[in-house]
Amino acid sequence: MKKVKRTTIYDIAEKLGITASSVSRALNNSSQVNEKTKELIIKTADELNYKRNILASNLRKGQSKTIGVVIPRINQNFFSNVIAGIEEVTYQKGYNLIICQSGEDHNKEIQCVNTLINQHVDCIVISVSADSYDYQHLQNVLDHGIQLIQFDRVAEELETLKVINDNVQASYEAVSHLIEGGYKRIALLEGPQNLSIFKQRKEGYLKAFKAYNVPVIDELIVENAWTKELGAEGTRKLLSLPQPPDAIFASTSDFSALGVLDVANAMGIKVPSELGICGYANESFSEITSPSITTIDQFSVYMGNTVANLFFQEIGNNDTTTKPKIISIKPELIIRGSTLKNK
Amino acid sequence: MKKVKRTTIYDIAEKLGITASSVSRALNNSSQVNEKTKELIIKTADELNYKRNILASNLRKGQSKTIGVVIPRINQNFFSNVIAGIEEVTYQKGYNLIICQSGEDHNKEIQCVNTLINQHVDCIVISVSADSYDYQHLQNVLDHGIQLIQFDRVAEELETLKVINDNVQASYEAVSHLIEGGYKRIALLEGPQNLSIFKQRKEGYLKAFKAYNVPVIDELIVENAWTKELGAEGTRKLLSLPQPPDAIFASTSDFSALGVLDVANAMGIKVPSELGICGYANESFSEITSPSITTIDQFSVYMGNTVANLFFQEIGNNDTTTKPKIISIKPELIIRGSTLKNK
DNA sequence: ATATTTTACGCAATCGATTGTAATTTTAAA
DNA sequence: TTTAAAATTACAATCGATTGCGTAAAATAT
Repeated sequence: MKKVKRTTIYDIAEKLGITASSVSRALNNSSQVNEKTKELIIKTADELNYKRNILASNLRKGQSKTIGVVIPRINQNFFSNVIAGIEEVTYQKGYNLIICQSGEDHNKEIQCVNTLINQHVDCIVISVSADSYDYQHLQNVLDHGIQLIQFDRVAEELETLKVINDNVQASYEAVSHLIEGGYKRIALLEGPQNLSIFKQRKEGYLKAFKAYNVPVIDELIVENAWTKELGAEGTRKLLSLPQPPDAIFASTSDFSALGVLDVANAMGIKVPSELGICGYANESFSEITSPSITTIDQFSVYMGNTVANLFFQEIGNNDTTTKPKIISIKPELIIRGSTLKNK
Repeated sequence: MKKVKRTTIYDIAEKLGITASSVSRALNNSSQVNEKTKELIIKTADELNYKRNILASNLRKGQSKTIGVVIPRINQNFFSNVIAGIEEVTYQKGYNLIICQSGEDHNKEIQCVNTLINQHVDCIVISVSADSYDYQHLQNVLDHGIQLIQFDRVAEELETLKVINDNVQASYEAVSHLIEGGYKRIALLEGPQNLSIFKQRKEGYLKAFKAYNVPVIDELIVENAWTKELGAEGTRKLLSLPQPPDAIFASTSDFSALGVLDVANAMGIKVPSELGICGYANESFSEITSPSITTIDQFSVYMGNTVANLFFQEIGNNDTTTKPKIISIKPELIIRGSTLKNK
């Protein structure tokens, strides 16, 4: 790779016998420069294949036009969709994204955040890892005067901008659907309760029981069953109970629901007639299992759009007195074969 | 968001009554600065919550420590895995990733590339969009002295670093497997032939026919069938032929294979006994369809690792005479239920 | 034709970190 | 004790773009 000296505004200025400041103004379409020279400058810039050095520009302007995103894993449908949604909006505004993966590890998450602070990003967008136990690093972001937007998995106690799903409502609807479908003993596979999203999903589950006057059976609630393997394990336990459930709400993810389905198939238990299954997140595969899995769509791409728009809205707004906004997106229950007991 | 004046090396220097240059050297662990003052500086920097301004640093050093990635879509398993793989490596080296999506659109791809050149990224990693017809924009990258690495979908005529799969070999193995499994009339769903990967996959298909002395039947080759919908459409055509195929190699993707499976199911054609199906890319869902789909794993995360390592290898290497490297990764045939005719 | 307002451009400082060179201090050698 | 060598630290330029301020030139008004 040969070193190429890239053209700067000084090169353009010299060639035209003018000052760099005029060149800069012209390229920023300032009204302070004559239309004719402006044209000439732009033409010359083009000829010399000039590209503005964003580093210098941003250094001078004290911004980076960059947004940092910290997520557990990029290669997970939900997250890559959110990122796609963020990118859609930021790209048009000339902002860049820096993506970091925390790998569900609290320490790596701290590292990621620090890296981004180092980068002087204008905003950090984060969905905290399941492993997170304190939020000093997020407070640190705020202390550096960097905008912080949390989405989906949020630290509730921190007053920041948030874009979330209405998990309570979604769970409530899912469980109601099961109850109305004739399922009597509905189990819950729950996720780490330090994450508010999982707490809320449990809350929705309980709320539905209350609404329909169905008693909650503690032994049907399985903790920490949020991967395919853990979901399968939990299911084996549940199905070997003296009084096994006739439906399982895998509130953590479709992966977990898939684990349930696998176990049911392996044990020769018919879905949905003997066991109803409901997942969460509308992963692409949930549609193509047999039977297909009832799940909850979180509008992930839209969520990403919302996050980005929220940021641009905020930077246009200097009013520091406004309360941090929380935007809640209503998920949608997608009813599929795995919960249609009587059809 | 209140404006916070961030501490600079000058603040630290002033507080300690020394020069910024010493501070800079200390923080870069230069041997030119006394151990004691170095410690003191580091301690003070920490106290003042100092974070180096990467913009200034990189501007001065004439680099950006940033790698730009252009892919068709981030929310596609293969690509998000490659990115995850790239990130794994670059993160540790203190490099950042900027992700752009071309959306399979040639013009947006050009825009993305220009944005990245603007950003003065140190390297651009790209998998070209299906829609690409010329590569002037990529030549432009090279003209700017920016390292260019192509992966998977590459423009062969451009002499750049490349990380590819051995598509010919993989296809050859897949089709051989079908032939050996007793399938007689094997159809091919092929992708846009302007992309070399699809040409190569076709080549592998033909190669297998030759190797086993099986005549190629032109009407069993369906062009441009590279989405689920197009795959389904192609399948309907194939299955309504007077002499329909008894196996379909969806060389474009598992999505296409899924389309095949759907149509077969809808028409009551039994897979794998009446119709064998082989996909490509080992998407996560291919394992959970019924029957599960035989496919080809591309080691996508490893591919990402390889891309990143290649970059770091190259920047350590000033020898401009070396030929551009091409690294070929051997994909693996994953045999599953959809092609086990006689089991 | 002169005074006044606009317009257009130049000058120079600035953003924050890095680095070659010069100056100073410390250490070691004579 | 003097001197040479080595180790520290200071000074100042630099990376490239931006921008407040000042001034010359052009346009308008008197």
